[in-house]
Amino acid sequence: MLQSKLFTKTKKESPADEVSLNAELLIKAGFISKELAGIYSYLPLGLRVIKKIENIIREEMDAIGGQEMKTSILQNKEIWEKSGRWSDELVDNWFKTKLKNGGEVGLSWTNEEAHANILKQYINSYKDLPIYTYDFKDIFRNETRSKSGILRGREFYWKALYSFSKNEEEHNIFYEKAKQAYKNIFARVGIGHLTYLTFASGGTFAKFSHEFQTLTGAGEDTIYIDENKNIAINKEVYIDEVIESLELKRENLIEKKAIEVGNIFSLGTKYSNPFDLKYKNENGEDNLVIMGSYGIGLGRLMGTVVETLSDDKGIIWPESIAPFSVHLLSLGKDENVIKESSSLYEYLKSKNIEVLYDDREDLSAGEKFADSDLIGIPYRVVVSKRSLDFGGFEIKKRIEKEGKIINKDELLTILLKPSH
RNA sequence: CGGAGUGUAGCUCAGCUGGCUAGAGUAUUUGGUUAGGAGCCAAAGGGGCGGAGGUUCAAAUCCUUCUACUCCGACCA
Repeated sequence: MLQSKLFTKTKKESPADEVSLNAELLIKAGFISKELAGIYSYLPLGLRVIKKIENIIREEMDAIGGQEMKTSILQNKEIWEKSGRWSDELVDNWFKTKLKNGGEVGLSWTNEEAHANILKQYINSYKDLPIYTYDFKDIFRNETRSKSGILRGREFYWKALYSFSKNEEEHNIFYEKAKQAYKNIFARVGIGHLTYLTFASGGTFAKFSHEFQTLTGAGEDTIYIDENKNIAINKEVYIDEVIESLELKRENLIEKKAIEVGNIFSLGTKYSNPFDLKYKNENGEDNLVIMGSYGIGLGRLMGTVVETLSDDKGIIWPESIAPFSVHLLSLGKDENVIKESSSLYEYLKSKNIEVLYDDREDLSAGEKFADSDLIGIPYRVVVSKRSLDFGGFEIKKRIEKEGKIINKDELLTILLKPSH
């Protein structure tokens, strides 16, 4: 894409009403726009990142048998009354609104009811199970106080998968697969090294739930990590009994701040019971379906990447989720420079390399460099009189300090290599 | 929800013990210059001070109220 046509511009000043690093950088670089506290719009650059993340999650969910669908945002009150979660006394973060004919609807704040209610129409026999359904969806929570930029929003985009299994054994097998899929996701978006499988309270039906906690000072959770075993315990269950049951030792656990980027949860019959979600087994007997839930907030994940991987000049996107792979900068008005950079741009485009081409005229080199660092695209290629005089193109990774000038063949070898 | 603070130009802010035509930087437009880290020179356009009400000869400056945002805490995950 031509940067001269990109309607967003970088800002020099930090927004006054943001303190969190993720929101500050994402707004300055033109990825998101703030509407209200905890409510952000995604601009072209930001949406590209969200879509990359979405595709990674989709691949991992499909790989373990997930079936994608899209449940409605406006939710039927009666369904939530069945599960007992309509009442404002019990759930204080509902957004609710009225229908013209007097009925009342709520805006989805979670998805168990929607999935369970749909699946009730289709689950009859043991032959129908297991089923794994998921969707990407905008979720609404009427938080009394939003904070931390896109880490905790009133409106956010998430993926939720629900598993419907015949029994505990079948559930547990899938649960472990989901755990691995989640590890894959966080590794692929570039924060695997900072993300710990964390034991948290499990509710009625399981001893633990599992959170994926990414270490960052911007996090709201306190966890205790064992760096050798690569697992952690959430403060909420940090007691001797739990530590011992996980065969950990208190002296090996380090207290850290972290943000919960995903969680997986065994639900047992908590929702199949109120929805009377049953199947007939081989003997014709009714059994309740065993459920599990598996969630990831995409905006939060994007914000976490920014929080953990940026530097003082801007964002550093991992290649897997960067809005573009290559940031091509042409410096100066020299005809030959413009010709070389434009032809390189066209060539890379023809090879399906995602390039942001800074073709803007009248901008100083310094401005282009500063913009490039702020936006954080993994590879920066500079075409200038100087680079051409020295034999070609300068290439520099965003994570590197110094670039090097190489010829076109060498450049293409680097840029056209398969990214995985 | 409790406590504290802040809303003035697209953005970041100054002005606020009331008083000339409301300012700066930045961004934008125009002209020139420069060309490897947000460069330099000059000019122009742009707001009536979050909304409503009030006090006053006079309100961005004082009062009331509403609203939005930020921070701390509670809540949530």
